Amino acid sequence: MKIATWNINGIKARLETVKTWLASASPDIACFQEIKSIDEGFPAEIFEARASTSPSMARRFNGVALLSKIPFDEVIRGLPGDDDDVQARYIEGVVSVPSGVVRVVNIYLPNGNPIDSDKFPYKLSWMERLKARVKELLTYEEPFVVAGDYNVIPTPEDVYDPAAWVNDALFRPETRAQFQSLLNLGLTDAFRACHDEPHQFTFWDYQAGAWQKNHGIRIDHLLLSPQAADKLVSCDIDSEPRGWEKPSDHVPVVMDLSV
DNA sequence: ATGTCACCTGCGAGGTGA
Repeated sequence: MKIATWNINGIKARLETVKTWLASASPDIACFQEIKSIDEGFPAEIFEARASTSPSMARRFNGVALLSKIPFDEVIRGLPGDDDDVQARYIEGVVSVPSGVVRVVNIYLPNGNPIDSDKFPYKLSWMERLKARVKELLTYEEPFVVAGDYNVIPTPEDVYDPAAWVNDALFRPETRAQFQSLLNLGLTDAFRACHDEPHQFTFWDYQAGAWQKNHGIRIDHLLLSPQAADKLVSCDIDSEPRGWEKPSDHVPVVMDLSV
């Protein structure tokens, strides 16, 4: 079963690109972030079945869509832990597979910049809430994946020039420590379980010729529960769409699970 | 590099977010 994550940076601007990619990559489940659309505005017909978020504020900003060829047994919208948080950044679905169930969590973790604004503590507290949810899910002892745009550069090997990012919310020690403590719960970084080469990127800024210079960062991740990690076959970054016309600044990451 | 892109309001260009 192929599960993909991709920050598409706007479904309206990216519709043709996304359809082209879906036709060739053909994932069973797709996690999209920054759809910048409410449910009604999302073109469901691009996938066989769908569920998409979300609460308010998704119209202009944020927004995550969870799409599946397998019908969902259950869909949960919104990250628990703060009833005042109306940003559309979290959706979770459960599907039945021959070996049992697979739960897919699709996240768009807050960017957090600038670090001297209230956006940075919001990011860190969001990560704390995510950790609490993951702890809860781990007690189910089932295969699950937390996929999405984490806005976290895990290590210096995941950025073209660490020195240029020291004061960025994506690379701050507080951010990386939170990510590490998430992994320490027992999750596996699917890409790193399959590849150990440095400088494998999922995002290149639109500015300053970042793509042409390969000035990228790795911030889109698929983290696996132990039961899912046991079923991991492969995980790869598909950097090709970054070179297409009208690209997103992120590229898809696709993993294969034997279910 | 103050470097680019997308979406909103609302009809033109500026604000916001990344």
